[in-house]
Amino acid sequence: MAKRGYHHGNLRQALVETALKLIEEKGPTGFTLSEAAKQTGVTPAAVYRHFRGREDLIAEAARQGYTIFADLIEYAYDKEQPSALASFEATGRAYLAFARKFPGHYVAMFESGISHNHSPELAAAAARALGVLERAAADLSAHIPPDRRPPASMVSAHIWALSHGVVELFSRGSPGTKSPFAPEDLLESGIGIYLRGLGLIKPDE
Amino acid sequence: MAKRGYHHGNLRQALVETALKLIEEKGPTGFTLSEAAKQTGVTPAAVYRHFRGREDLIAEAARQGYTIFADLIEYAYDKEQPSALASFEATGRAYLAFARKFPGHYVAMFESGISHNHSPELAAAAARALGVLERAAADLSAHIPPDRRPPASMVSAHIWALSHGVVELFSRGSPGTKSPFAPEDLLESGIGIYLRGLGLIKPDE
DNA sequence: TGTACATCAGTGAACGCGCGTTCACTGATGTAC
DNA sequence: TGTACATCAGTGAACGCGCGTTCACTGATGTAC
Repeated sequence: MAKRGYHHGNLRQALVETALKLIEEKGPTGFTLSEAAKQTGVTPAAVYRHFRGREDLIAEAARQGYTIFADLIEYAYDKEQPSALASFEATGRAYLAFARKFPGHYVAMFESGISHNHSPELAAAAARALGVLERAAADLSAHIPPDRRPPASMVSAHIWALSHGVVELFSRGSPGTKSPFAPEDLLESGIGIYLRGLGLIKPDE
Repeated sequence: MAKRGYHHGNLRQALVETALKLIEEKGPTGFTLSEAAKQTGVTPAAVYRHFRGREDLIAEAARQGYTIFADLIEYAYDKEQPSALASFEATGRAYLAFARKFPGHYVAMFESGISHNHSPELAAAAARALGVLERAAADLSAHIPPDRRPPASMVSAHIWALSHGVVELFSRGSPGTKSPFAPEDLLESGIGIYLRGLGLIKPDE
């Protein structure tokens, strides 16, 4: 119990965490400033000591999400170095692991409608995360003969889109979409086929 | 001007169309029953003559979306028969074309949080659309040697996820995500690489 | 063709609600002497 | 160590707003005779 400082101790972070919990439970729409304040045990007005308003609170949640996300995929990437292929695959797995483990952050980042340009801090955190993805793709592309090598940013866009699609359609219980496959298997097999298509995995497994 | 019938003529459909316009402009959150009614030139209470409430109106918009969607991809699929490969690729292109041409429907279907089980009609329309995707994938799978053939439903899930991811991340102006590639090119190149990975396109283009 | 009646799409007023935000304030905490 | 003061995190009441939904109604349309 870090109840030092002024009255609450660390209301700012407590609010972010309540917001994440609410976003996770009810989606970005279901989240309200008032309820976040109430569940943190504080008056709605207290929020304004720490955030400019509702949007600002969501943006901070998203920023923290991008930071965790970047750390995770960077770690996954580094751990498998110097193999470009293993690093790339680990990055994909880390993407899904993040979405599963930090659903509130994920929604705040991608479904809350918040713009990356809400604040310089958010933009920077997002840019760092995307930078890791692009680096992994660039490493990988270097192993493809230049004449049949797609741009690295295209490869990273493909994988990002595939990952995001798997999360949105099959990972969250979203609309009513069921698949007989676990999201992890779906993503892994999809990336496998894709890498084979790039000529980075031999045709015979 | 089909102003026959009672007072308005066809208020039910007019409300659906206003709702779609609002959803397209402001997202599923920005849409309100009251504003849809007002913009249709009618009292909010009038909506309840035709829909059980707000959710029911969105569900009808989604249902119409799935119907259009199914028609479009079915047509694209049929047109390229009997080539399984061409049919499959046309289906992917039709997916993106639908998302671009009917953004309101797309959002109502995939981002409104509406469940496919809201009504039997919605469930049926959605099932038909997904059926076309699965059929295209099954046709295609038949051309792969059985011992290295992934399940058709997995192939269709991959393509659906990739398509959805491209739409969400790169097609709508969403968070701040920019890509140097047009969504169409991104999807087409992604599917191309994927099909090559399945051994359905020769390695040398 | 004309009249009396039934139907029912849309009205208008009202409701209770929770929202985001503001404001002057209070009182616990930290600090200077 | 003790006291006087400054700071500022959080309070509590209030605001205006638009929401979704309800209700008894009205009056245009369709229909039976």
